[in-house]
Amino acid sequence: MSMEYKPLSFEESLVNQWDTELLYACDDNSEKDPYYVLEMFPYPSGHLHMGHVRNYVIGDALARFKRMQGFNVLYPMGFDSFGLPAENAAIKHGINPKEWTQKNVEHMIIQLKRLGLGYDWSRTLSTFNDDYYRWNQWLFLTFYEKGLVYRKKGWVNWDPVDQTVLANEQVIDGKGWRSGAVVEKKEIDQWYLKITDYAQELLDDLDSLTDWPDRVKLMQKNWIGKSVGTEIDFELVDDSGNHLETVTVFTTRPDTLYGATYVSIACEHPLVSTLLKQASDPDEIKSFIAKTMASNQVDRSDATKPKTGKWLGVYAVNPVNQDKIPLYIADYVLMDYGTGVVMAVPAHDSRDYDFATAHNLPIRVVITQDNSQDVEPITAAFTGQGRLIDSQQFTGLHSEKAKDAITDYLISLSKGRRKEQFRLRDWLISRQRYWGTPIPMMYDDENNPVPVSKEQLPVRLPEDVQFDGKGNPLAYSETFMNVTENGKNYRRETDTMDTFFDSSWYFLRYCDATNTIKPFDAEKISYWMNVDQYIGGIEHAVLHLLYARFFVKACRDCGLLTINEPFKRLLCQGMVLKDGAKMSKSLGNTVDPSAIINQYGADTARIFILFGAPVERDLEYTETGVEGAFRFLKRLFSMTIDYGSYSVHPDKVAELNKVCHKTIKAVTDDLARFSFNTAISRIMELLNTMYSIGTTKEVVLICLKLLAPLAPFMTDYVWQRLDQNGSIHAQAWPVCDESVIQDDEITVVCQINGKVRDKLLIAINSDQATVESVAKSSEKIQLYLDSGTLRKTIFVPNKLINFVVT
RNA sequence: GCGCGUGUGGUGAAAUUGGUAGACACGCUAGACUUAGGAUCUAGUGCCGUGAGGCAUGGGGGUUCAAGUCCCUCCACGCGCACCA
Repeated sequence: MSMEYKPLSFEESLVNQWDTELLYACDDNSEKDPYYVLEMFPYPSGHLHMGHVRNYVIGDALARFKRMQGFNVLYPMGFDSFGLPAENAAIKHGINPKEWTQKNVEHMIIQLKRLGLGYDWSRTLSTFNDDYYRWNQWLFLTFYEKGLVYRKKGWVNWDPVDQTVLANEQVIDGKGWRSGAVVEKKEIDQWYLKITDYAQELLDDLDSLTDWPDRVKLMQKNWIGKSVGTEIDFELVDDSGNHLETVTVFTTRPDTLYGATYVSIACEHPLVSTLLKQASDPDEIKSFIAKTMASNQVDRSDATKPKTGKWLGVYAVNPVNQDKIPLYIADYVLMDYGTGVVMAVPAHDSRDYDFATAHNLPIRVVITQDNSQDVEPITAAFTGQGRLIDSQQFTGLHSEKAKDAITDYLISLSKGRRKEQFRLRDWLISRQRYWGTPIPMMYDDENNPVPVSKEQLPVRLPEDVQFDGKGNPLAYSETFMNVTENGKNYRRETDTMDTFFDSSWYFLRYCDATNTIKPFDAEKISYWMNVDQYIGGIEHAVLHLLYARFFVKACRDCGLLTINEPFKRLLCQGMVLKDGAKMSKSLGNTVDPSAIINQYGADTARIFILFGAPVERDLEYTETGVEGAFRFLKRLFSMTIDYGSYSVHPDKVAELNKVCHKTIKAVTDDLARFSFNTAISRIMELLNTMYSIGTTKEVVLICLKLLAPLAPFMTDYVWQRLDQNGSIHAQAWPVCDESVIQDDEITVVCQINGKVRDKLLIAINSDQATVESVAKSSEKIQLYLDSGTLRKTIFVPNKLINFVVT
C-alpha cells in the first residue's frame, strides 16, 4: 500500500469528522479525574499569528495527551472580543463593531479548527455578547455591595491616542500598553476596584504557586511592592514658629531621622495650595508647579534628570529634636506613593543627596559603617545600614535596632506609627470608550451614583450611535443615557469597563458556560477548578494574571466559590522570532501560519513549532525547519501506512520491542514535563530504528499513538486506514512494559583520574570486583595502572569505575 | 541604578539526580538512484593533529576521584522595575 504523504488531501475532512463526532466535548459529571487545560484567550483580530499558534499547539498537545491518559479534560476556547480595534475600525471605516468582531470570531474559529485544536466548542464564549458581559455587570454590582468598588476623583493616566484612561499596570515605561503613546496626567472621577484590600494576600499566596515560573512570581512581588516602615508627623511652622499644619511622611529608615535636614512635598499634594498663601513668592512656586505638571510622565520619572524644587517659605519641626528644617516642594516626590511627603536625609539617601547638593542644603551624617566618630565630608550618600551617631539617646545603636527604638519613641510621643506600605494601587477600571461592558451605574438629579438593580441587567450597548471619533458615543445615545427606574429619572454612567475585567473570570465561565441565572455555579467550579495548566505569554505577568488572582479571591469573599487561586500551573511560552526579532507588522517579518498550513499541512506547522525549541524559550522561524518537520512526517507516514514493506526479521523483534518500549517511557516522561522537542526526537529515533531493522504492526500503532497529541491529523488518518476502530484520539495512551526494556549488558565507563580511557560492556548490576577485574584486563587500562600507584578506586554501579593513579 | 534570567559545534538544540558532552534535527561534504532534483537513500561531519593523542560547554579561579551541572569573580546579551522614600 505505497502512498505519498499528502496532508492537504485529508486534514480538512478530519476536522469535519472530529466536529461531527464531538470528539472533544467533555462532561461535567464523569468518573474520570478532571483536568483543565487553558490558554489565554485571544483578541479576535481575525487572523491567527504564529504566537497564537505556538501557544495553542502546546495546550492542545497537552490536552490530547491527558485525554489519552484517561482524564476528563476541559479544554475550551473563547474570545476577548471587546476593545479598541473594533471601535477604531468603526471610526475609520464606518464598520459596525459588533458585526466586525463577530465576523472575525467566526473566521478565527475556522483557523483554530484547521490547526487541529481539539476544543470543546460547546463552551465557547465571546466577551462582547451580552450573555457574557451581563455577568461582568452582575459581578461589578456584587463587588459594589461588598465595598470593593468605589468612585474617586484623582490623577489618572490618560492615553492621548486611545482617548481613555489606563490603570497603573497598563502604563509601561510611561507609555500606554496598547498604543505606546506617552501618557498624560488628568484629574477626573473614575471607578476603581479595591485590589489593594488584597495586596497582602496576593503577596502571601505567591508562595503557594509552586508550579509558576519564579520570574512571574517575582514580577508580581515587585509590583505589589510591600515595604515596612514608619509614618512620622512633622508640624509645620512659619518663621516665627507659629503652628500652621501637620504633614505626615513615610520612611523605611526611621533610624536616619536625626539626619533629616529638610522635608519635601509633592506638587500634587492637597496641602500645597494652602501653603502657597504663606509663601513669599507664590507666583514663582506656581510656575514651578505648572512646569513640573506639564512635563510628561517619561521625563518626570527619569531618575537621572537633575532634581528641582522650591522652598515653600515654611519649616517642618523634627519631632525628636525640634529642629526647624525647611519644607521644599520637589519634582522627585511622588504623590501616589506613601503620603506624598518625605523626610529628606541627604547623607543616607542618594536622591536627597542629589537634591541637597544642588540646593546647598546641609548634609548630616548619622550612620557610620565603622565605629569611627570622624565624619569626613561625604561625596555620596551612604544608604547601607550601620551604627548611629549624633542621634541623642539612640547613638551607638545599630540601624535595625534603632528603627524599632526610634519608632517606639515616636509612638510614645504620638508623633508616629508603624506602617506597611504597598506600591500596588487600586485598579482603575473606567474607560471612556464605547466597545466595552457598560458600567451598571446611574446618576440621579444630584449626581449621586446609584447602582442599576441586578434584575435590570444586562445594560446593553446601544445601537443608535455614531462613531466619529469625537468623545464617547455612549454620551450621545438618547436611548442609552436616559433611564427610569422605580419612577425616577437617571442618567447612565457612560464609562465602560477595562477589558481586563472581562478576562479576569472567563476561565470560571467555561466551567458553566450556559448558565442563565448566575455567572457560574459553585459546584461546577469546585469540580473543574483550579485550572491545572494555564499557558500564555509572559507579557501578562502583572496585568491579567494579577487581576485574575484578585477576582478569584474577591469572588470567594462574595461567597461565589471556595478556591483561593485560579491557576495551579503556569507556563509562559517563548516568542516566535524571525531574523532574530519578534514578528511585527512594522518590521515586516511576519509569517502567516495559514501559508504553512496551505503548503505543508497543519501537522507540519505543529511539529515545527514543538520541535524547534523548548517551550519556554524563543523560537526562531526558519523555512528549513518547517521542511525538516515535513520530511519527518513524510518518513513516518511512509513507514506506518506501508509497514508491510518493512517487516522485521524474527531475530530483531526483541530489539525492536525494546526500542519501542523505551520510547514509550521516554515520550511519556517528556510530555509530562512539556519537553516536546525531546519527545519528538525520541520518536525520530524509533523511526530510524524501524527503517534500519524493520517493524511490526504493533510497534507502528504504538508509534502513531505516541505522536497523536503532536500530529493529530496524520496519526488519525493512518490509524483509520489501518482499519483500527474509532479515532486514535480516543485511544488509551500506551504503557511501557518494564520487562521488555531490561538490558542484560550495559556500557560501563572506565576512567583514569577522571578521564574516560575505555568503555566496558558488562553484565548489568555487576559488583565492583567484577567490573574492576574486567577493567584491569583491558590493555589500555593496564598501561595506565602500570605507570603509577593506584591510590583510590571509585565505583558507580552501572555507570563507571574511576582509578586514581599517581 | 536595583532585581532576575541566559550563554554548549556552522545552526536549532540534548544531557531529568555532579558520573560517556554534543542525542535528535538543520546545514554542509561525498556517493547511489534518476531525463532531472530544491525528491529519496547511504556514509561522514565539535576543534587542532597525518597519527598516537590533545583541546573543548562565554572568560578566569575554586570545591571534587569526577563539573555544562555546585561556589566565587568578571564579561556579553536579554527581561522586569525604575526618583517607591
